[in-house]
Amino acid sequence: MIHFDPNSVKPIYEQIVDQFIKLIGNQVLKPDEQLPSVRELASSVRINPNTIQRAYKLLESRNYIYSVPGKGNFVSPNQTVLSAEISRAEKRFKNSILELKKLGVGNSHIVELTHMTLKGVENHAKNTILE
Amino acid sequence: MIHFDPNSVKPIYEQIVDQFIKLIGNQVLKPDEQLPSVRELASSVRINPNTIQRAYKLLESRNYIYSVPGKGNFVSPNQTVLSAEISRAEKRFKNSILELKKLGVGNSHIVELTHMTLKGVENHAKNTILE
DNA sequence: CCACTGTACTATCTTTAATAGTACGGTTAA
DNA sequence: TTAACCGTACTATTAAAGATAGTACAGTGG
Repeated sequence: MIHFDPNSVKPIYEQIVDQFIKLIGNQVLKPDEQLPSVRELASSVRINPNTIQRAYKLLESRNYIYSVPGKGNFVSPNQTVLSAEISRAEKRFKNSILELKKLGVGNSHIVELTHMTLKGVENHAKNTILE
Repeated sequence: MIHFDPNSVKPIYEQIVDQFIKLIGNQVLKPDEQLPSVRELASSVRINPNTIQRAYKLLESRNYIYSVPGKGNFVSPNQTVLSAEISRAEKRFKNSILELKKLGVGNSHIVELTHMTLKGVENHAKNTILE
């Protein structure tokens, strides 16, 4: 189920995180389903439990899973996962707008740029500096 | 003119980069003006020339300055600096839109979010500037 | 109580980042 | 051409951060 490449440039715990994110995203792991325990998964892939724990901790901090001490780790409700991702993405989006404004890019250009990007238009070779 | 704190968490070359960005942004250093040479600045702040070179290299990669081997480092033309910054910001902006789309956020919501954010900026400005 | 669960803390090892030292190549003017 | 500037490339050393492991402690439920 879970595997990793010890020779990868990517740290093991990240490889594990990536796989769980996919499994959760594809609903292979369903909301409130229990994940393998830290030790169980650790021994099945022959790695230190702490590395698994680190992966789980990261997944929890991103709201993919929630943990109940003494019981186990569980997949978060669907809405939780999505809304957490979206709110992070929205925050980045807002920040990028503020950045543009700070650089003197006019509102109309920002709106235009938004529409172009949504349409998938790549060529926007217009004057970006003047409003 | 240039200074740094060796005990800062921020690496020295970054501290130097930050200062030059400000000086260039404020037009204290004007387009095509020559920067102190790597060795000159290094000895004046008592640091290794290579650290200064690294700062200059970074400034060059971001188009704040351009270098002419054998001659020196010079402030880039104004438009170059601005447009480079803007194009980087635009790229981040576009990526953040694509991220939102990937998460299933609808176009109309993205447009709305854009307007809200732009509005928020204006409101803030109006509150701080007496009108 | 026992066998599970997660968690916190520290230690070690590896990798990366930051800085320094040295040597090389271009430019300019005498 | 030579001397005194300039940037640049390369390698070595040191400092900091990151990844993993080992061990011990705490909650849960039969």
